[in-house]
Amino acid sequence: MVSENQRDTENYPDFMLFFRPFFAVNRFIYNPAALGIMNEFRNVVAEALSSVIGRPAEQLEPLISAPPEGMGDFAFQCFSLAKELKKSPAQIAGELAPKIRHLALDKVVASGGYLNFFVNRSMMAAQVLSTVGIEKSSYGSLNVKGRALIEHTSINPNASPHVGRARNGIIGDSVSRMLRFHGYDVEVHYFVNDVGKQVAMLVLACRGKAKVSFNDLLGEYVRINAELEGNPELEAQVFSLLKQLEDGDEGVKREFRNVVDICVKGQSRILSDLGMAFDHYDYESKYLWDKSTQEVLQRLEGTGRVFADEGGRRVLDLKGFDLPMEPPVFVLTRADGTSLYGLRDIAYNLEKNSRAGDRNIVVLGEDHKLYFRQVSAALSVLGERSPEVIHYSFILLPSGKMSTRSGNVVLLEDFMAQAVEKARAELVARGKHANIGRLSKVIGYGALKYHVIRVSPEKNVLFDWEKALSFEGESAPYIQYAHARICSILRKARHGQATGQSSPDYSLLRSDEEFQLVRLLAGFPDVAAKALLRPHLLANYLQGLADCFNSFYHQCPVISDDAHLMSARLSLCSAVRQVLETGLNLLGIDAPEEM
RNA sequence: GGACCUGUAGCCUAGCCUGGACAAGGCGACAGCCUUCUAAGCUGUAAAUCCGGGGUUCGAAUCCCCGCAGGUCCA
Repeated sequence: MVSENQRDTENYPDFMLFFRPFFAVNRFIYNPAALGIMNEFRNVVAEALSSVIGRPAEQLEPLISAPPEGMGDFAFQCFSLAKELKKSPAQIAGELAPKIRHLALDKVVASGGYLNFFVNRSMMAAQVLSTVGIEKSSYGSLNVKGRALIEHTSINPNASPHVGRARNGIIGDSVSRMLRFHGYDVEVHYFVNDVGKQVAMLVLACRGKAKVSFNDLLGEYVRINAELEGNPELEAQVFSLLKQLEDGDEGVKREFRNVVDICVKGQSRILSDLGMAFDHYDYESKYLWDKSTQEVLQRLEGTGRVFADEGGRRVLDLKGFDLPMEPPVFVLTRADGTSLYGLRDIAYNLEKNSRAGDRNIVVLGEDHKLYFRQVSAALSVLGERSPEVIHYSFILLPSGKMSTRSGNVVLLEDFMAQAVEKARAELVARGKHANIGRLSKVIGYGALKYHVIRVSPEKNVLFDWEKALSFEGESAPYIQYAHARICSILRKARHGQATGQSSPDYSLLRSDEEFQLVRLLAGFPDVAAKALLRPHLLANYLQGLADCFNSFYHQCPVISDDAHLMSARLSLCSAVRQVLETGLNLLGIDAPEEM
């Protein structure tokens, strides 16, 4: 939806007034960035359709598509109208074509059941490029004014995170950035599961060790997991340790806090090196000792849906919630009345709800799908809102799924180090020496994040070192490279001559490559809006934009003696650069000016 | 036993929500392009029963049903 705040139109050049009727049709507030230029054509078509069908244009939302190469710039399909109008699609297209007239359209051609539009390229270029020029880094923003809360990553504090876990953070961090870009005040939360069995095991494993460092934890964790196999005594020790913790034994609390701190510090150091920032670390233990779980339990009891099962545990009846489990329930407490994870999580969700404004988002692995639906159902029993959830599937190794417990992992740290190392080697091979430390991180981390984020989250990823470290083709370095090339052109151009004359003559941008770029730039606001909770769409778009720029780069020299052409192409380059930078940043990837 | 997700050239992926004109990229393979703005690049060629089978539709990779395979969870 379009936000209420109206853009200041004074900065927009006069010719853009031509476009205003487009918007008037749809009663939208003039806001090209939010609407996407495609909407203009939608509205023109709607007007024409209206006269043929006899329904008001406002009710019509024709779908505009892209025709095959050379057939036109935009297209409208008349097939679905055939039944309603009792005419053949070709006939309808023939009737519609002459009715569609607009300054921004050079030509409308009926072709079979299709209507193909040839837009006035210079007018479209003018609008798109000047809009990007004016809006700069906010081009594409929905400009909502709102508050949002997102919880992501929330890795168990047991060891150095593996690449699979990182998928959560990479997606979550990108979504945080998108939220901020679109105008939300964002709070980023990280839930620390610091009172589970796994932490108890780790505490036990570290007992008696003189000094435990973050890097020792994985080894200790794997060791104790192995020892625990078929060792009921050790397992009993783990549970008694947990019991002591829950009873509030100060010494045990300190032990837990100690190990958890080492872990959280280590994890957040890695994540922050990757550029991920969190505003709040929320500890589960807080809900172990405070009264909130008791309050939640009371509220739930008040609904009459809580009963004691045969073991004496308090259980929430979720009948009627269409949960794929039989019977649909949610276990809240142990027999002794102490809270279980689920109850504490409900309490946590209530707290998040109280802080979240317009959006409340959580990123969870696919293993939490059913669990999340249980929590949602419980929240709905309480009349509370559930978060919007993004689920992602696991990253697999050729040897099976990653598991910290068994040590079958690729550590995020190792992936980071390898990526940086490779980037450094590439830079050295290219004779780059300035800023090489910073640049190899920008490129290496970019490649890492892009590799993970470009795949739709519901898909498993098979981790493969060679593919993960590819800096060619569909990769962040490819996109960064296009950006760096543009920067290089802009630098050279600035050097060569004074800028800042009258606005460029956009009619000089006539080639297909140039128009494709304009068209892609025009589509960015749509993509940015759709990608808010689906960042892989943006990753994909950027690849396409970089692709298109590279074709342009080889086809159309920018710096030349023709000052007018150069000026037009520079403004195109500058807009592409802006969108590449904005887009990469939204994925948590830096856009270097040279590489 | 039940539920959800995934299955697209040798390999990896986009498209599926909102059905439409020859299924789009990348890797790998092959053939070209650096005396012009960065070759992490560009151009071209070969390569696809869109997992299988039914159905809906003028039209299905896309929607529905039944299977198969992988992932996940529940019992």
